[in-house]
Formats: sequence, C-alpha cells, structure tokens
Amino acid sequence: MNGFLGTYSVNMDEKGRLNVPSKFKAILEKSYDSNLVVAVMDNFLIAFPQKEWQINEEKLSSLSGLEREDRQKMREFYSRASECELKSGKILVPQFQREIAGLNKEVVLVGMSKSFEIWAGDRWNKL
Amino acid sequence: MNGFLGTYSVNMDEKGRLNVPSKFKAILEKSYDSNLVVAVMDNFLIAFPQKEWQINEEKLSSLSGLEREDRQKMREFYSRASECELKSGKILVPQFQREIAGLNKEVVLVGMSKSFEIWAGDRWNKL
DNA sequence: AGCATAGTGTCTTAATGTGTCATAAAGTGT
DNA sequence: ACACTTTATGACACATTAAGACACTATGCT
Repeated sequence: MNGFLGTYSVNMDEKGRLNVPSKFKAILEKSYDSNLVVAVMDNFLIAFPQKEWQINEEKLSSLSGLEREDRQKMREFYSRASECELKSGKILVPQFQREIAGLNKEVVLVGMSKSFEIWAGDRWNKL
Repeated sequence: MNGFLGTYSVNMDEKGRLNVPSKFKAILEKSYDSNLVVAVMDNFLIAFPQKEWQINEEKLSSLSGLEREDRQKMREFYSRASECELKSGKILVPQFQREIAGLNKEVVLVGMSKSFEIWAGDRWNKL
C-alpha cells in the first residue's frame, strides 16, 4: 500500500481539532495505529505515525549529545513536538503548535508518503 | 502483452468518475491490479499502475524527511498525487486534480505504455 | 470547593463517493 | 447488412465522510 498522498482541505473546529481524511485514516489503520507525533518544521507542522517518528528519533540519536549544535538541533525538534492520538477520527493540535503554524479554521493536509504535513490554508496557498 | 496504447475519449460523470476503456482494463487485470496512482504533470494527469508508481517512489526514498530542500522536492511529488482504485470499472478523480487538469465532461485518455495520461478534451484538441 | 478553560464523545446535516441497473452505442462475427 | 456481444453512458439509490453543534468530562487555578 502507498503512503500518504494528495492534498486535503479540512476545517478545524473551535477547540483545535481536525478531521483526518478517510484516506489517511485508512493508511493509519492498515499500516500503523492511532498514535501520531506532531512536530514543528519552520512554519508548518509534520504529523508522523508513531513508528515513523521512532525512525527519525534513531537518526537523531546518532548526533552527539555533547556537541552544542547537535544539542541545539535536537532541542528544536523535541521541544516543540507533541503526541496526538487520533480520537473519534480527529486529532487535537495543541494550542502552541497552532500558534506557530498560524492555524485558523482553514487547514490543508499534505501527504508526504510516510508522514503528512499540516499547513495553515493561507500559508499553503502562498507557496 | 503490450502496455497502454491509443487514445480514448470518455465522459466523466457529475461526480468526477470516468470509465476506464476495456483495453486498459484488460491490461490492468493482466499485468497489474486495480490500484492506480494519479499524479499531476503540468496541465494534465498521469495514471500509473501501483507497481510503476513504486519505481518512481523508490527514486525519492533516498531523500531525508528532515531536510528542508528534500522535503520541498518530496512535496511537489506527493502532494499532487492520489490513489485511485478502479471500482466498478471506473476511477474517481479527486476534485483538486480535476481542477488542475481542467477536466469537465469530455476527457481523453492517452496510452503511454506503462502509464496513461488523462487530458481535458479541449486541452488535448489544442495540442 | 467552585470556576474557567481545555479536551472529548456523540449526533445531525450536507456533501461526497460508490454500486447497480437500464439504455444506448460501438464493435464483432457470419 | 444483420444479429449478437461487449462496452459506455447516465440515472438513481445507497453508503460514507466531513462539518458543525452541543453536551459532557477532565484539568488546573484561586
């Protein structure tokens, strides 16, 4: 089976939840589980299935924990990540990440094979 | 057996589904399965059998999901693709791809050996 | 404890996607 | 040219999905 593909426009509710498109849900159910990790990248978010996140984590662990720049990189990555379980078909994006990514109502989900990105509608349209 | 050959004119229904010509269906049944991936190329679409798509995907797999430029490349590729299963002899082309390719009722399918192209009738006729 | 805020489950409606069938059109063999 | 077979079209009914509303729960704070 393929990974996450395509671009979906969804609406976030007032509490910051967004409906995961059924195609993405099917992939999660089939190849993964309901645990996602959402990380910040520049001005958008990346949602990793738990399993894929772990692969990244291993890549990062090759960096030394004793070098200043490495620690800096790791800090950026870990400090702004969060665990987001898929519940009732939706995920709740935490407040602080919504702010960083500038998420309002209109949100765009972009398939990236092993992960998918979460963009504010206006930022995506300006690309 | 040969790959996809020839040019077929078909009508899309109001929901965005189009009938795959029986010659193409026969090839899918024989050499592939019902899973297709449709990608955007400029102002038309390309439909790959799953197996052929994977060859493309493998070329990208060396890219890191954590580097900005790599993500950029991946995004172009994945964000505009979609999985389109052949169901009841038809495929449903998602809204966003229909818009990009300017598909209305009259659609032209063009065999390209290992894949086939999907054109809006008017764009095809202007070539 | 009581309040405010953030998070969660459930339901309704509207929109989108899917399966099936009848008819029309095209293609095939004699 | 004819009857027969296969394929495409369009219509319709049905199923699924997304959006939003709302009520309930959990959490943290004073």
